Amino acid sequence: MVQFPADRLDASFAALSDATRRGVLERLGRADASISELADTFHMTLTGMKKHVGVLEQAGLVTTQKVGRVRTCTLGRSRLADETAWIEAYRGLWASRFDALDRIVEELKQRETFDGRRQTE
Amino acid sequence: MVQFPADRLDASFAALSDATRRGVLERLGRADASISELADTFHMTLTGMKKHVGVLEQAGLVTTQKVGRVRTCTLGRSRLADETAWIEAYRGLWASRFDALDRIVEELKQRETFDGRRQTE
DNA sequence: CGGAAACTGAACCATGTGGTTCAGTGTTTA
DNA sequence: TAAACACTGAACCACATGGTTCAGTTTCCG
Repeated sequence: MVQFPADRLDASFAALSDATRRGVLERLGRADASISELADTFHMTLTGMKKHVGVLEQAGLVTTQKVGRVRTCTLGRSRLADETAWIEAYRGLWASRFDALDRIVEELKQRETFDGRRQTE
Repeated sequence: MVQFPADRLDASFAALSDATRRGVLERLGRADASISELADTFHMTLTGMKKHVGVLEQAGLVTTQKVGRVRTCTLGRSRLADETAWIEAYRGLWASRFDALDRIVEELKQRETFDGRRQTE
């Protein structure tokens, strides 16, 4: 199995595990925004929002830049490639295991109908 | 944009944000295991591992069943479809934003070479 | 029956999280 | 220049997390 950088996965999955932060990403997908704009949108103090942005920034999901007195947030360079890859790898495992299970169930069902001629269920 | 169930996303991303838990999923992808087996594999107390399994179970990523004195853990029914879908949706956003940026950069570069005939960089 | 194995639950601990307020600092703008 | 604005940092709060130990309970095996 491919090796994934645990710390990065930790950080980005943790970042994604909060609805507000997912909302911020969604918002930044539409356009860049300042901290106060985001704070306003998500009904939160400036300080609170700054923390969220900090988490997203540390996970590489957003980058920020301060010009004058306003700090502008942009979607980061990360394209979540590793995260998708991880999930996909395990979706593969899932699938194969469940397919095997499905096949067994199917076989049992067949046998049952054949042996007992049941119509129930 | 499609609506995703926030609580489920919260739970599963949080579950995935821990390396031990990702390891457990990987392990269960190979074969079912008891709590003590997992605890042993990941060098942790039974009680500690039980907590991790509890988190994974609550996120729908594993299911467990107790027979006699041993509780066996299996990959859950979840195929992480929503989670992948969420990430993919935003990978789409990411891509389009960066593509736009790339196009601008490309255009600037062209213009620069054309105007100044630079070979540097 | 009696001990060991496998789990369970409560309690505890250090640390992190999501939020706040309050008191700044630096930047605009009237 | 003074007020307003945008952010920053420290401190605090309640609660969650990742781990432990300890004291059970249930189940298996000899």
